[in-house]
Amino acid sequence: MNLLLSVSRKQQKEETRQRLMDAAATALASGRSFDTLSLREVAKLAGIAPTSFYRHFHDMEGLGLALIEAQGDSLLDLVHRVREQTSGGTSLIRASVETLFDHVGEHQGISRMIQQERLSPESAFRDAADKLLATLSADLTDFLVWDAKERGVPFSHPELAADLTVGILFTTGIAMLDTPADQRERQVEDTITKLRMIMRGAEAMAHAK
Amino acid sequence: MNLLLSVSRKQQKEETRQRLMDAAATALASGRSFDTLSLREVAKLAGIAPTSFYRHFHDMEGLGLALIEAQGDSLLDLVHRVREQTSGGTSLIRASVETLFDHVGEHQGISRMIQQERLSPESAFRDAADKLLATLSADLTDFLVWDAKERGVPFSHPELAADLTVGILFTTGIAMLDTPADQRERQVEDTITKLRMIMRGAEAMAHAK
DNA sequence: CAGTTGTGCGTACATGTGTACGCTGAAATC
DNA sequence: GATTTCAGCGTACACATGTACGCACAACTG
Repeated sequence: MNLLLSVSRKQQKEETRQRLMDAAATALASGRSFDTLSLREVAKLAGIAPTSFYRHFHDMEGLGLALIEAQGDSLLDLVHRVREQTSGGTSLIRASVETLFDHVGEHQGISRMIQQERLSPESAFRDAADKLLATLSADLTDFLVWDAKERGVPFSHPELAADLTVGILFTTGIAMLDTPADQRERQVEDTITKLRMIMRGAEAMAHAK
Repeated sequence: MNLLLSVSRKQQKEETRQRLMDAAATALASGRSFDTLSLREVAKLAGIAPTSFYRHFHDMEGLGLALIEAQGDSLLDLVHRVREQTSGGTSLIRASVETLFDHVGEHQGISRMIQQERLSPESAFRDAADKLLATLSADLTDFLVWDAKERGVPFSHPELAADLTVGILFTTGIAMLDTPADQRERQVEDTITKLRMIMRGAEAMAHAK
């Protein structure tokens, strides 16, 4: 088996698979909800015959799960990069808000889908979306604990504060996509204030038990 | 025009209209998202012919808007009733959480729909849902301001605190619908802690500007 | 009581859906 | 070079969908 040459076919397949995912993402970005996307429609957008879809995914559900998973990877990366390139205390909040809002803007469709599916009843999508956000939240919890210790400040219920933060960031990030530009700055500032409020609260609760 | 006798026909029509709305609500409650509901399906559930649907709504969108509006009315009522029958300070948080969670539980379908539509791009649904939550939030803002003055406690950014509160209540209320019973109590307590955290933060921010 | 109004129905049609089946042709393997 | 593998296609079918059209027949009106 020649690995170098065998690439070509697998590569081609990978490309079509990616085209399917891109097609779905595009449709989602234009405001459609995932479960109104039809297999035929996505296939047409990707430039393949409807029946060829099955060579890549067993289902539309399969496609959806692939989308969520891909988004998860890209998100964890992003979050870590923000942490590294930002130093001390409060400016981190601002940096996180702005970076995450950008990211949501560039992946409107999938971001929206993930948030919407999180509200759906028990389903594979719901589970995948929950898991994604839980990962981010756990990651942020660790950071909050570390940061509080670093600054010598007591901090109560870091998991809950992290949970709130992640939820707010995504929800408002998505809501902001259709906000007229002249109101955005205000909305960003409000979001930052909200996050500060939470952090302050967590510290206050630690002081006076 | 005889008002007394003319009731019968209007009444009948009102009943069918209500049956349509109930049918949609039932379908939504079983986990379907609104835009996967078909006109035919809803009509069948309501026990009328597909074409008769048009006698009551111009569209599925019309039905959806009616659902959201109806929910808005019932919600404002509920919130006010909670306030009246609850006295002083902290217990109000607990009462609000529990009552609203109950309400969401009894109106799963529409509650879910409203939250999901709030994330959709500009549309009639989105607008209606936003407006509903904004009303609740404004109402809660007034109360927070009044309550803070009452207790002689300074309170920073009450609108933002109200916004956070409303968002959290609905989001977790819906997420909790599919939570196994043995984890619910925990989740309720967590939600209460989150809300306390926010209130504490708002107070802390007012103290040290 | 004659006339109007309007809810509800059945039929019909064009269009979109998921997917089973079998073929093709080029890439991969031996 | 002969053989196998497999991504992609076209055809076909049994549905579901929105909605136009016109009729029925009870409730309402004057």
